[in-house]
Order: sequence, then C-alpha cells, then structure tokens
Amino acid sequence: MDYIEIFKALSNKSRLQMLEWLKEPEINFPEQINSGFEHGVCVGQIQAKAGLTQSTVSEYLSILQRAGFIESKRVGQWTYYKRNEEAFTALSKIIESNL
Amino acid sequence: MDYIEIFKALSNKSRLQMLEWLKEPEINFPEQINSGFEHGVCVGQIQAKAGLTQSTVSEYLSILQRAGFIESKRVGQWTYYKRNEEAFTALSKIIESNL
DNA sequence: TAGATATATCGGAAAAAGTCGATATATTTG
DNA sequence: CAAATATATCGACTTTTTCCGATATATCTA
Repeated sequence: MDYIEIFKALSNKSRLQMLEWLKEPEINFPEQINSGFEHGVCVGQIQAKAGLTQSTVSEYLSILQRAGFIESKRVGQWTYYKRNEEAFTALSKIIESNL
Repeated sequence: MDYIEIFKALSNKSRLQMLEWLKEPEINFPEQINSGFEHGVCVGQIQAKAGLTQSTVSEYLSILQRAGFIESKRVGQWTYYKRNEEAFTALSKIIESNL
C-alpha cells in the first residue's frame, strides 16, 4: 500500500469532488438514465460536471483508480467508474492506528 | 478544515516518517536525554535522523504544523514538536464518513 | 555585549503535478 | 467497412513542490 500515491490522489480539489459526486450517483448524475448505476458513472458525465477537459478527467480517474478509491468497468464504448468503499475504510483505519 | 492542505502535508515520505518517529520519541530520539519528552522533540534531533538540511526540516515541520498534525513549543533556544493525536482521529473520521 | 547555538525565512534550481489540445484506440451502428 | 462516439494516451506548457545554501532572528552564556 503506497501511502504517498494515496495521499497525492486526494490532494486535488477536482479529484476530491469526483469522489464526493460518486457517493450519490443518482443525485449527482441524473442525466445518466439508461444503464442504471450498478457499474457506476461514465467518464463523459463526470467530465460535464467537472468543467475540465476530457483528457484531464480521464487521467484523474486513473489516478483515483490507481490509489484504489474507485474501480472501473468497461461496458461497450463506455467506461464506468464507481467508488470502492473498502479503500476509504482501510485508509481511515490506517490513519487512526498506523500513521 | 482544508483537506487539500492536509493531504498535501501527508504526500511526502520524509514528512510521513517524521510523524512516525514522533509516535515514540523515547525510542526514536534517545539522544535527547535532558528535558524529557513532554514538549516533544527538538528540530535538530529530527534533522539528524532525517538526513535533510536544517532549512528543509524546519519547513517540513511547519507544513505538518499548519496541517494540524503536530504542535510546537519554544523552550529557550529550542523548538519542540510533538504529535497532536486529535488531528489523526479527526482525519480518520472524516475519511470514514465525509470523504 | 560578543560569540555560539538553534531555528526560521528567503531565493533559487530541479523535479513533479496540473492541465490542455491533438491524436490514437476501442466500440457501436448504419 | 466507414463514420460516429467514448475513452485513453501523448507532448507541451505552466504551476507547484522539493530541497538546497545563504542569511536572518532568537536565545543562551562567557
């Protein structure tokens, strides 16, 4: 577990916001009507909300994924991202007892 | 509470190490014989262990302090730093429920 | 009060991160 | 298969961070 990579991933306002949005996909991404939220939200929806370019959003999602906070699933031409809650719980415990 | 400042403070190997050292001052800084550890450890001791210049260590301690993880007390010509455990507990809870 | 010691602050060079536009790749659909 | 759409990757430029040496400030002590 690479703490530096994890904390760097969280050291950016846009990325923190994306994590927050993904807590309530139905509320924050109501445009995504078809294909429920079981796989998460696709990159384009996140980009539209983030006000960043597509390439930046794609990279930021990769950073969050490498740090373990989200996971992706490719479905057709879309890549869906959703939170991995275990990563947050694990990090919380590490900070409480190991840091 | 500025999350970015907090996570940036933790995004550096040397700073994480300092925090770890300060968990057990008696073990990690046995040279500091006189003037117990009630106020923490002084900058020079930390510098000697960190293998960084005095100015860098001083700045890193400031960064950790601004983020709330350590607190300082000036005693004579020395500045002692010690952990503020509440900051870790608070961050742990934030990650578990707010992030 | 002058010198010694501890720490803080300043200015800068090099490395990393932020962010973009352009382009490449994958997938769907006509 | 060709065009359209979604996402990923690349190259470049700007901003931030890392870390240093030099210098300033504070405190102690002879």
